[in-house]
Formats: sequence, structure tokens, C-alpha cells
Amino acid sequence: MAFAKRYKAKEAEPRLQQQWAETGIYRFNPDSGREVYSIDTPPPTVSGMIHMGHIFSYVQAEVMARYQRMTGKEVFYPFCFDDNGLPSERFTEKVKKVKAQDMTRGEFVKLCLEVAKDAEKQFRELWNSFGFSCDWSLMYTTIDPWVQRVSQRSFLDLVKKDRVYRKEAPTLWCPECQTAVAQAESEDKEFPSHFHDLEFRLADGTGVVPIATTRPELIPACVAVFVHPDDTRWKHLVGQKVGVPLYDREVTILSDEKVDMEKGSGAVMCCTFGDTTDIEWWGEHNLDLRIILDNRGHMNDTTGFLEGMYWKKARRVIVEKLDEQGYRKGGKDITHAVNVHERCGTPLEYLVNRQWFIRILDMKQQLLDKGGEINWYPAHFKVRYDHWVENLKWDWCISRQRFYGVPFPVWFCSECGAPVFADEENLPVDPLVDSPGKPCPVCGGSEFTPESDVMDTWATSSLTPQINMKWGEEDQRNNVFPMALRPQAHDIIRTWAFYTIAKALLHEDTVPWQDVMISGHSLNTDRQKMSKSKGNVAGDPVAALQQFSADELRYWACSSKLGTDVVFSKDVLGEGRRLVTKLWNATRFAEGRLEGYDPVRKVELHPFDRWLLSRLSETVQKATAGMQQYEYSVCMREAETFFWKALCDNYLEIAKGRLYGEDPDARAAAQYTLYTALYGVLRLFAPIMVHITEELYLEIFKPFENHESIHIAPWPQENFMDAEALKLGNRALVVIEEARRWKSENNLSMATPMDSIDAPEELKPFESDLLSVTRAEKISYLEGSS
RNA sequence: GGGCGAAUAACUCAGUUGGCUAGAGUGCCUGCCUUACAAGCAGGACGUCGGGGGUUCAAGUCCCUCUUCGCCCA
Repeated sequence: MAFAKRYKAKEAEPRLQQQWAETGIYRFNPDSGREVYSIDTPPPTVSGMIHMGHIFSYVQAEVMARYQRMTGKEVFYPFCFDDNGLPSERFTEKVKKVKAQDMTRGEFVKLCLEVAKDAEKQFRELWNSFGFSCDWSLMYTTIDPWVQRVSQRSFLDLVKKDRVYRKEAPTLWCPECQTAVAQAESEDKEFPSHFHDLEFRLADGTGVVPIATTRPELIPACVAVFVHPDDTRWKHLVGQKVGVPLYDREVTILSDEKVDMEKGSGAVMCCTFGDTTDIEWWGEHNLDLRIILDNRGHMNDTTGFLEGMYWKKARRVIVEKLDEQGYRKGGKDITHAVNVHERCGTPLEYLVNRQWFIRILDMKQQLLDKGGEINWYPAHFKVRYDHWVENLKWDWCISRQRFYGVPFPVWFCSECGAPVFADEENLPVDPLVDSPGKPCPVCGGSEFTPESDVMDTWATSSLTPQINMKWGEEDQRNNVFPMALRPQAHDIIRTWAFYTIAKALLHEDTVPWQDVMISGHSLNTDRQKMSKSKGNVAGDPVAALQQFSADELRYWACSSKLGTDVVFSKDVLGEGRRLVTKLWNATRFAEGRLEGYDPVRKVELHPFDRWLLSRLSETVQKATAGMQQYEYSVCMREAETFFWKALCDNYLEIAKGRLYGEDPDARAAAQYTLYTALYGVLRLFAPIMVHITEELYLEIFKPFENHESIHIAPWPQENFMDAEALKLGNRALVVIEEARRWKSENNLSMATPMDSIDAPEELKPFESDLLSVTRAEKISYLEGSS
């Protein structure tokens, strides 16, 4: 079969993808008897924001799936979507131009499912066009009924283990989304603000205490004033009463070491609640609770003249009033960091609400131990996990006052208020629709109020290992858990990795996976984190696929060390293109020269053959060691160096004489070597350059190897090593190099004949190949070894 | 303010437990149509390894410090 002059990726890639889908070579077979390598694929959030950063990290994980498959493991590689929770709600609201509040929960959920379905279809097509080898028959979404069942089962299991509690607690709250949010969902954003200098007057009329604050609207929630115990300016006032400006109340001056003496006047008001310090003081000093904000961030009826105002307006109004009555003594403009909701950017408040929590604060040590049992690649990312666990301040709040999510399987007895939990055999349940089907276990009551909160999406996505094993389902998969690998990016170590480790600890008292591989981000050329909103090709995978082939983009994604952020570079993509072309051309050449190749013929290898095969083994050894550490770039670099320099630039030129020559033994030896080296290196490239290697395999190697695809061919072994030939071969290359330099310096073609070349005597066994590659008439041997 | 990481050629990146003259590809320069490939080949030039200090026979590598950038947190 004749090779085309050029490789057409645009034609070949979809054709091969189609072929893989039809032959099902990536299908998981639980009964194969092979060792299972299970991958806890990250379910991407269905929110319309897919960019090259996703491709970047998913390719890196996908490469490992392919490597493991070639080493003979039974690879469990599902694909999945995280399609519920706040991001999906917001996406649906945007796409459908609706507000969830304006319709019933049922109607809204229906819309969400519709939107998700469309987005998932696009996702799936995109994934296929990058040549991903996941098994689509293992697909799940986090809103699938059976996944909801697993999620509710997890909740009930934690109830049984006494790990769940519901209590009123100061909780981070988003007034815009009107829901509690987890610590992990908040981030800091710089805002311009104003530092107001206020004056609190001592109750006995003997003086004033200056207090600086950025949040004067919280004055009605003031429950104490704190000073530092060592602060000589104020410590004599500890225990005295001060009047709360504008409100006819008095609070006590207390001392606490958490006060920052350098900030403002050194005296600070404590309000319920402005920040986490307020919450700590409130608890430690047994202070009053004054709730002044409602769920939408408006002032309530305890605030008098501020009632009904949004906090921003309340701030303006109260400042005016403070000025009027002489309580404000100036201030200054500042910029400070405000805790905002990462999904919408709205400043968060601390509100007191009834929320469901999972108790984890008492398990820090176990969480650290489990983190230590996991292999982190690269290793330094484990520290981020450790520090996150060490600094946990709250139990895990899992309830959200939203619409589209996995419901809590809970009702409350209308008689006695006791929570009534669903029976496991009825899962999944939606308490808004279903009833418990049993009387209240406490009082026997038969009227119930459903729990209308839904679980945060992390409560479900933290169960991906259990979902993959179909935990508690009739068709539970017992050989995929704990999973072999969790691939993910470094920005969600504190969330996804952490929560998943916590759930496996709570449910199974084990690690969820043996290995974690942490990817970096892809960056724009200005080294900014890339996002599709910037609208450049670097951010948009669909646009990128128009310009570059999947293999080229995969090459780029694998071009640097695991865990580092990488610039989307046209140069690197160009290198990928060069490599694809070179692979094509070299194999095209090989096809011609391998005519009549007989794989069972015994051959007498020449020294340069032994050199190349030893170099191949060296390469395989290094590439494999890299892959074992999830360093795909090492594999690629080694393969590339071997292929380009050893095989193409040198061996092919050296062996041409024999490959075109008349001596059948010499030719057969070169054919064997060429075949072995090319097939070997092609397999090293296969996990990364998935299309070109398959195309070439099918053309040249499949007739001899009988594997349906290179992607289920065995990973190459280091099975040939001749240290002497390796050493001498490298010296012989120096001789060739000298000849080439001489020709180059004299502006001569490499085909120019030479009278004679010099070589050390020990290279005599290389004579015929040396003469052939240098076009020399003879070799003058020098005494001794050089 | 704290944690983690990064800073190496014009660009994108390697550089292992400290150990030869610090590497690769791109780009640049000079040649070469050589029976796979000019989308190629051969050869060449290009470095204050972010700055400063220290340890050592020896530092891109280890320690301290400063600067800039990124991510995460307070």
C-alpha cells in the first residue's frame, strides 16, 4: 500500500476516532482478570466555560490512561459531568434568560436538565475530537437518579455515624444567591472603602473611645468593644460601659489579645457578625446575638431608622446621621480585601441560619494521615492539602438554599419538629414530592414539612470514587475502589481533593485513591490564566482545533513537567506539527525499505544495529520511569530525542547502504533493527500522539503484530543492551560528525565522496557502515582508543 | 500578612543525590536538492542561570535575604 506524500490530520483524526468508537478498544471489561487501573475523572462543571485549560489537564490524565492500558492493565476510565448546583443554575438562567425564583422548582429543574443535555453533547463531541479514550458507557452525571441515590445514601450513612448535625450557626451567606456558601467557595477581592473614625462615648460621661470601622452600618449589631490587654492607652477602661452611637444601648469594653493595636485607634467594635473574629469573640465571651440583616442583605426591624435598606444604602444613611450627631470625626479612603462569593463576586455576610453540617473539625489528624497515605504527584502539592486541613475553622456546611441539586432525604415532623430520615430502600427521594412513608419515630406524628434545602454540589462530587464503584447499588463494582488515580488541577485541592478524602475517611476509613496527579494551568502569552472570555484562540478549544490538529494540541499539553503552568505557545504547537510530519516521513521511508521483511528470520546484527537497539532500551527505560511518576513530558522528550537524532538523523543514514544494498543478510539485520526501533518508539509516542501513531501502526506494523490498535499493543520493554556497542557506536558517531563538519565547512553536499577518513582502530567493526554513511573510499585507523 | 511554586539563550522549556566547557527545540547566521522528509539536512553564533550574601575543593542545584510574577489562604 502506497503512502501518501503528506499526512492529512484533518481527514485521519475523525476517521480513527470513529474506528475506535466502533471497535470499543477502550471499553472497561471487569472480567478480564487483569489488574484494574481506575481513574477518578473530574466531572467538569456544565456551565458553558470550557477552555484550553480543561484540555490541558484532561489530556495529561488521558495520556496516563493510555500508558496504563498499554502496560496491560484493565483501565477504568469513565467520563462524567457535574451538572447541578449553583454554577449550573446560573448557566441555565443565563442561557434561558430566566430567574429560578420566578417558577416552580420542578419547572426550573426541567430547564436545567435541558440546558445540561445540550452542553454535554458539545462536551462529548469535543472530547472525542481530542481522541480521548474514556469509556462512554461508564458515563454519569451528578444529577442522575442513581447518583442522587448514592449521594443521599452518603448523607444517611453520616447521620447513622453521628457525623451530621443541623444547627443555627453563623454561616457565610451570599445575599445575591441567597444561600449559605462554604469556606471554600469564598475568595478575596479588593474594594475601595472608607475607614470611618467614630467616637463612642463612655457611659459615665468621663470621656470617649475612638473606634475606626469600615462598616458603620453594623453599629446596631454592636455587642461589645474590644481593646488589647497590653494597650496602655485603653486598658484602664476595660470593664466600663460605652454607649452605642445612635442607639440607646450600652455595651461593655472587654480585652482580648486578638485586637490589633496598630490598626485604627486600637479599640474595635464587635458586631454580630462582621468577620470571623466577631464570631470567635461572640462565642468565647458569651456575647449577645443581634441579628440586623435579612437573607437579602437588607436591614431588619431591629435597626430602627435603617429598616428595609440594603446595607449599602444603610451605610450612607448612618454615616450622615453620625455626622449630624457628631459621632464621626473623619476618616480616610482605603482599599481592602473583602470576602466575596466566588460565583458571583458579591460580598459575603455572616448570617445565622439553620444549616446542615458534617462534623470534620475533630478529624484533622485522620485527614492528615490519609493525605499522607496518598502519593502526590508532584509531591510538593501535598503541603497545600496539609495546610488547608490544619487551618480548617468550620465544620463542613453542606446545605444550600437553592433549587437545583440533590435534595436532603429529610422531613420534619409537624408535631414535634424531629427530623425524619428517608429509608434507604426508597432512595432517591425528593421530600417536596415524596413522603416518608412512615410515622414520626419520635412522636408518631403523620404530618411532615419537607426539607427544602438542597445539598451543595461538593457534597455529591466528593463522592466520585463511590459513584464510580456504584456504592451500595445492586451492580456495585468491587474492583475499582479505592481508585488508582485522581487527576485534577491545583486550584481545587482544598475543595475537591479535600472533600473526597474526607468522604472516603468517613465512609470507608480508607483513602479514595492511591495516587493524585495535579495539573497546572494553561496561560496566555502574557502569562495570565487563560479564560474563554478573553476570546482568543488560546482560550477556545474549538477554535484551536480549526488551526491545529488534536495531536499537535496534545503535544503542547504534554510539553512540560506535571503541575507547572504552561504558556499556550504557537512555537510548541509548531514543534508538534514538525514531529507529526517527521513520523510520517520516516515511516513512509521505512515502509519501502521493509519490503520483504521477515520477522522470523534469524539475523546477524551489525554493531550499529546493536548500538541503536541499546539506545532504544535506554530510551524505553527513561520514558517508562517518567511515566511511572506521571511525567509524560519525560517520556515524550526521550522518545523525541531517540527518534529524531538516533533513528532519523543517524541510523537511517547509516543503514541506507544496507537497506538499499544487495547483501540479503546485511539488509535483513538493518530491516530487523529499523522495524524494532520504529515500532518501539512509535509506541512510546502513542499515548500522546494518538492519531498519527495509530495511522502508522495500522499501515506498517499491524500485519506483523496482530493487535487491533497500537493503543492496546504492549508497552515497549528494555530487552536489548550491549554496553560495548553503545559506547563504540557513540564514538563512531563522532567520526561521522567530523566528516559532516568537514563537508559543511567546505560548502559541500553530504553526498560528496571522500578519499579517506580517520577513525580509532576499535571502530573497525563499524567499517562498512562508516564508509557508506560518509561516502569515504577508505578508513585510516589510528592507534589505540581515542 | 502567611503557605506553595516560578524566574535559566530573543521565545518556549529541560537540567536527577551539588561534580566535566549549563542543554534542547524554535528563531537567527552560513551552507547543502543527500535514492523518507527543503514542513528537510549539516554546521555556527547567542547565557551576569532574577539581584545580593553565605556554606563548599566545587553551587543553576544547598542556606539566608531582597525583587518580580502566579496560585491558594488570612
